[in-house]
Amino acid sequence: MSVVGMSAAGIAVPAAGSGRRRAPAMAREARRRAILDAALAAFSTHGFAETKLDEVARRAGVAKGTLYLYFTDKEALFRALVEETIAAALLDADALVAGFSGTTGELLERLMTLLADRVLEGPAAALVRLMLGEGARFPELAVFYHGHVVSRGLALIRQVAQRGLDRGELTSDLAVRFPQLVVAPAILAVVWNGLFAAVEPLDTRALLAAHRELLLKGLGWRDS
Amino acid sequence: MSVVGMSAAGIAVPAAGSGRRRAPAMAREARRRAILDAALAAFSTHGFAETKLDEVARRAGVAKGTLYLYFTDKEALFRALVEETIAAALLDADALVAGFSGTTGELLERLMTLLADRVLEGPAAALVRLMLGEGARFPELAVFYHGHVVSRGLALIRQVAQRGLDRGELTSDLAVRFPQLVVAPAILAVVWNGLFAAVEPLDTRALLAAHRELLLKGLGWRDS
Amino acid sequence: MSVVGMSAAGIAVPAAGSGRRRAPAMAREARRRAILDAALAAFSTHGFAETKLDEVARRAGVAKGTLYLYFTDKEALFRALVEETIAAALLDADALVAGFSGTTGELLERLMTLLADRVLEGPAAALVRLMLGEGARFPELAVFYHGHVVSRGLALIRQVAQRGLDRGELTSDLAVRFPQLVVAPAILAVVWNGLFAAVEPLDTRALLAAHRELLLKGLGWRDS
Amino acid sequence: MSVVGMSAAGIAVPAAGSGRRRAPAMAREARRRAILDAALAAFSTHGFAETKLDEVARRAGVAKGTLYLYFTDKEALFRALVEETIAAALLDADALVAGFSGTTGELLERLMTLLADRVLEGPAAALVRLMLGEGARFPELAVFYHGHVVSRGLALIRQVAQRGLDRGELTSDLAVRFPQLVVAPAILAVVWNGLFAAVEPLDTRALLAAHRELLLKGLGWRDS
DNA sequence: CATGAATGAGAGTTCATTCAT
DNA sequence: TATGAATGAACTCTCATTCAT
Repeated sequence: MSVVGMSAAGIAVPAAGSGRRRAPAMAREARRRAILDAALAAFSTHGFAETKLDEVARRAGVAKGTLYLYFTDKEALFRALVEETIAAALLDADALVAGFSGTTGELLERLMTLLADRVLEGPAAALVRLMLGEGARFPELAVFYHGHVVSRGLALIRQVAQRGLDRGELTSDLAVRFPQLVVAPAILAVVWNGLFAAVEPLDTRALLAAHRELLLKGLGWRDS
Repeated sequence: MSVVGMSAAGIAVPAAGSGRRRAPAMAREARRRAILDAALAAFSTHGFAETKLDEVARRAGVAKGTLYLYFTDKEALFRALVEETIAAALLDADALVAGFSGTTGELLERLMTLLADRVLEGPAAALVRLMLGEGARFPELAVFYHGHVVSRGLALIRQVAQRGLDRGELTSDLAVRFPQLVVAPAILAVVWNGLFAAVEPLDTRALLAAHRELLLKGLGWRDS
Repeated sequence: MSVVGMSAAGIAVPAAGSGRRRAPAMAREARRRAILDAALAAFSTHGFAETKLDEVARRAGVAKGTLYLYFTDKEALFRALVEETIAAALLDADALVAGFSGTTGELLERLMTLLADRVLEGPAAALVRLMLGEGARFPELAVFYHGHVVSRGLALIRQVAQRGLDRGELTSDLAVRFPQLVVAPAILAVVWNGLFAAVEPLDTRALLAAHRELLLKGLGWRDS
Repeated sequence: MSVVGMSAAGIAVPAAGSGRRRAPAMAREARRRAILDAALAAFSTHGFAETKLDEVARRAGVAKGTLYLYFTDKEALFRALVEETIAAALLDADALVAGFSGTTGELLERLMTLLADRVLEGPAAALVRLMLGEGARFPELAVFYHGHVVSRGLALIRQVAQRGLDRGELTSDLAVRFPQLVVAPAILAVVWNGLFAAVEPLDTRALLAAHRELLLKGLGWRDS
């Protein structure tokens, strides 16, 4: 499965015979994707510093030098990986919130499911973990991540919480003031499964369900 | 300030000029501590792989070779750092819970303050962050950490939650079943401040206060 | 300006549209020349080892792979450059000496002017400098250079010196025995301008004029 | 034979027991010298770019990493080589001129012998050749070389020439105006032997003797 | 015990050369 | 024939580890 391009967004296929003999145009993108996939696997297994580009190249099925045709250097590869992979992650959540008409309790459940499906499992989880682990050493990346993922995610939560207040479904504004509290268990779950999966696996969905229950009650839910 | 030895145990200073040149038995321990302190500073700044032993030695005020008189290799130093530093962290919490006689709500507040003071700030936070970042690459260390810190911490929470249930102060057993929910915001705070302190600092104490409010309400608190 | 083909030989331009797509037989030669020109520029700027074939290709306006259709490898390109470019340099000098009827002093002046115009300035100087710098690493090339340029040049000088003796214009046979003494300042000038042009430029022509004066006097010139 | 420290200048030996246990102090210098010697051999054989540090290390009898304890990088090694080796070269010439009391013709002969002995043969010749070959790619080095060697050398020549004029031994001031003419044959000899030693060796001393003869006559020598 | 110079395996990166299109 | 993406050998430089002093 490819990491990038999760949304079925049609990538503009270059018009046939556009240039001189530009046939590979698509192969180029596929190869780039293969490299990013390989990089994700390698980086999330070994971390940035311990990942050898030899391994990335091998996994991607290309020669080591080929990496440099697509990315300036190891760091650029890492950055591209984080930036391009994470981008699409929040789109569906945005869409979900925008078009939702049920109760805020239901909306919360749907969002948590989305979160669990799309972020807490699969390659995205590895990326989040990577970000958590290496972020301190890549300040710009942390800034990017904050701007493109974190702040947008928190804004979304605030929006949902405000919706609940507006509709009289919630009575506490805690989630508006501290949206982090809503995602905290998800972060914990990612971290937990990154560290202790082998020792004591955590049932992420059960945890999130319990969290939702706690949250609704804590926020003064009433089935208006 | 020394990282280890948080308990104020007075370390016997060896009588000056004990032997000919035999470094006083205890100087060994002091030096070991200096190395661990230096290692904590270095590792939490740069991560495991990017930390040069040259820097650790310099910070500790010893020669590079000396490190090897105290630790087998870089990894052993890292392991010792995590293991020895974290040990004392939970002792006070244990003591607090054992000897507490107030309401569970108050106990919870005291525990959170303790958490904030001792784990979310200062060197321990760096260690937790280090564990989060590098843990995946040190499975044994994760096992150790789980056994000595995580499971003990969660047991403590379960104990407090059960106490609340037993005393009729809480009506929900969610915290008994998912004690992780109680610490999740603390984890989030550590991670946040590790990544985004410069972009958007998080008021950890306010967050934890809000969390406590949410938690008590969510767990069906009543001032019996 | 093309480096090679200093003689104004008109090269027959092939009739347009000779075949189907067969690049006109002469376009090949033009392209080869373009590559050699590009190579001269690159090699004399960066030296052999530091010259990237990428740059040569770009300067020549061809693809990198195309270079290999014209030259076996980088070294062959370098060799061809030296060999083909230097060839024509001595022809005019030969002609000048052969057809000269004035005094040997005048001949010497004409030769020096020729030398200054054709060797000490322009692309040829770059080539000579290249030969001086890289020659030690290309022994065969040094042999070639010696055979085709150096020994012929020295022979020419000997011939002129002998002419002066025969005509009674000179009394010393030093220049016959050590013709190198005659060109030494030219070599120095090339080297000097290659190294110190920016620090302390050398007036090549003034130097050569002084050298001629010294030389004539030193060789016992008399205006027979 | 060691390249550096040609003059018997006593290198300050560190006072015994100066520091804590600083024994190697001298070994350090010896090792540095070994590396410089190895570097000279390697660089003058293969040129800068083609010289592998592996070879330098092997020749010097040290590990590759050791090179970096003495020199920042390859370029620094090259620079140090040129700068330190060339330094002492002109000292004796200075001394010779300062303390000479014979005729200028004799002085010239002595200087040429000195030149032949010290610069045109042995390791210094390799260095000069190296400078000629690589100088264009190391502009700062060329500036250094000009300032420390070339301009001082030319000044010395001017001084000798002026001495000749003052004493009435010479009548032409050509050598004062163009001191380069005096050394040109030496440069030529270095170049020649670097390129054509195998094809047609040049008798440097005979060449210089002839040059001296030419020079004296050309400069209007008279045995005042 | 302590030192820090020395070691050398290993990694990222470059670039001459190849070859499918 | 021309292309230029792909290759991978080879290089410089780093740094954990060792060991003579």
